[in-house]
Amino acid sequence: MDVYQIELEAQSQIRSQLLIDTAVKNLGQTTRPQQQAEQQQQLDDCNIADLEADVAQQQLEDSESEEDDNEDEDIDAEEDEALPEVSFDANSDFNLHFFDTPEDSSTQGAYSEAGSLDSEPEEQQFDLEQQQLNSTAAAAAATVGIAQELQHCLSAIEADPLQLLQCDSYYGANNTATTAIVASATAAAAAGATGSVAVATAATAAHLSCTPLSNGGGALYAISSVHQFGPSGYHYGVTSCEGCKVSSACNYLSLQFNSNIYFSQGFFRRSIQKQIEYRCLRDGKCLVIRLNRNRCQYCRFKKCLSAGMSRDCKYLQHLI
Amino acid sequence: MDVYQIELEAQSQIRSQLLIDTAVKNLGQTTRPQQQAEQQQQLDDCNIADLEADVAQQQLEDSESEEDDNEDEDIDAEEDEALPEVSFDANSDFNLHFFDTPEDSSTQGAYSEAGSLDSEPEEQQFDLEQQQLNSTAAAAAATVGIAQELQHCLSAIEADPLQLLQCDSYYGANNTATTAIVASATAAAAAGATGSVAVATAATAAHLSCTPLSNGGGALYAISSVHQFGPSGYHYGVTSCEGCKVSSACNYLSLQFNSNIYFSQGFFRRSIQKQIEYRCLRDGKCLVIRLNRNRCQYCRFKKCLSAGMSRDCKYLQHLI
DNA sequence: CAATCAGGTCACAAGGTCAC
DNA sequence: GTGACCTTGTGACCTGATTG
Ligand SMILES: [Zn+2]
Ligand SMILES: [Zn+2]
Repeated sequence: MDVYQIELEAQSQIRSQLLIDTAVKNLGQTTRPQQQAEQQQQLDDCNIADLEADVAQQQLEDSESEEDDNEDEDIDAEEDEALPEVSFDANSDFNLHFFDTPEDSSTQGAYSEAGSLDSEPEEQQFDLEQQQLNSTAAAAAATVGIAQELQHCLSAIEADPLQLLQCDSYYGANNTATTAIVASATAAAAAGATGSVAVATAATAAHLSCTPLSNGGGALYAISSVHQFGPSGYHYGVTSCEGCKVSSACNYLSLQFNSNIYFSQGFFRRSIQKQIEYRCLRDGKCLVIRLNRNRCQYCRFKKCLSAGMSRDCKYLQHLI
Repeated sequence: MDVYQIELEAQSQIRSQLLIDTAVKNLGQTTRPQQQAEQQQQLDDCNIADLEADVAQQQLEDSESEEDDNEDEDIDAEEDEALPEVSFDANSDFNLHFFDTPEDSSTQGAYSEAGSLDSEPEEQQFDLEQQQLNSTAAAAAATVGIAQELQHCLSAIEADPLQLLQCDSYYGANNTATTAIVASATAAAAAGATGSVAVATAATAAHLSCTPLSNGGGALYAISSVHQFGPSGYHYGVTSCEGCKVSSACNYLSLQFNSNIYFSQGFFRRSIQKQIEYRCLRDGKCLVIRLNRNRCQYCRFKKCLSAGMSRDCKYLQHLI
């Protein structure tokens, strides 16, 4: 019980942090917010799209879709015919045919091969993005205020809270100033894990630089308060400082495969290298969080994909 | 039972921390507090809601969402309908329903399965989210202030608390204040198994280094007071020195499943894999020590849980 | 050259196996 | 059913290729 509650609390904090950050950004900058807004919108759009589709049929799916979603949706898609844009339906049987095995005709859509795997997810993303763009455009047309951004943020968060987690807010945390508040809460609860774990608040202008945790697992790293730049917004799908973004955020944060959240390079690398097909023993909707990331490989890999992990992401972060 | 108490304590502490943090923020900022307050409220609400809901039907479900306890509670939920605030009473029959068995319709809410556990909460969350969305939308229309953001955040959090889970608070825990209680509880329970086995209390500055017991069974290890560094807090579910934590505590302590105390991997693994329900032939208060560890499975498993053993502890403590 | 990241390596732990 | 042993997967660390 404790764990969950704690986690919940932590999550709530994180979310609040995100919101705060967004609000602050909006207040502070008009231009920057756009980026964030866009990103958020994308997130939101994705979420919204998912939600709508889900609402049409099953909202549960939506929730899944929010997180990591594509795969989950895929699964759902099978049963339902209403699934809109998402192409993932193939995996209805909850088998991830990341790579098409000849025999699996049903899953062909999903992943034909390791290589294809990369490409397909991207395609999906594109679709989502387009949708997002449309929705965002509409939203923009309607109103282009902070409110929207916030809403986007919220929806995004709601959609897939984990995705928003960033090194900073999530792992980050050595900042004395920022950490102070969060740290106390987190520290109280978490205390010892890393000791430095904390969530930076946007309010504190100090931004967190990223330094790897010596004993951290996988690609998990913590952020120490080195740089004093303010958070620059969303970069590569995560909220990070400009410095980190520019100066090899991927490196410092170990954002290999374009994700630093509960996804280790090892797992994703092995998955795509060996073209391993995972199977979910349950419904393919396992909640994948850091704590239980090793319980279901299928769902974990799905989450990785939904998070945008791709073997082709190298050097692409800059371009975003 | 120990587990529960400990957890409760931890939770209470965490909550207090949150409250404090909130208060601090409020003092410092007027806007920020709202979020936290909301978040906290959410958290509180969740707990309260859980309790109430449980009381109304089965408290177990709620409790489970909180943590591992879920299972225990689930069991209880079945028979009892009167569980008051403490959801733990359920164990009166001394059956540990750590995992929902399909046949238990009453506990369905909790965990349909180890895996399902994750997914189901999400569904609930989704419903909440929808509600939230509605509420949020209305709120947005009404006003587009920070308040809204906060509300959104809150709703989001409410929607899927589990998604946001973090593990810091749980394993973390170097806090002297917090550990004090927990440590004492654990120590009391664990006590003498190996003679050298002990739980460092925050009060005692001396920290315990970890050395394997030559004659220990399975993964049983004891902690000997070798290092004189202060206790760094809870690591892997037990109070250990920083050195042990850092230098592959899992290795040295054979802390498989997050416990080095009279718990073999085999027993705990089987218990969680097969979701075995144990029953105590006595009062559920059997003294479990190394020597007689096989006398009562129920009490042994309970002790394992109380010691913080978890299927997800590997490599995870650092990550928080 | 510096910065970055894909990929290899291997200690370590989760989980299976089977004599007892 | 237990737990010692073994296999398999994980991820922290390292190396080298690639980019600018
Ligand atoms: Zn799964
Ligand atoms: Zn007993």
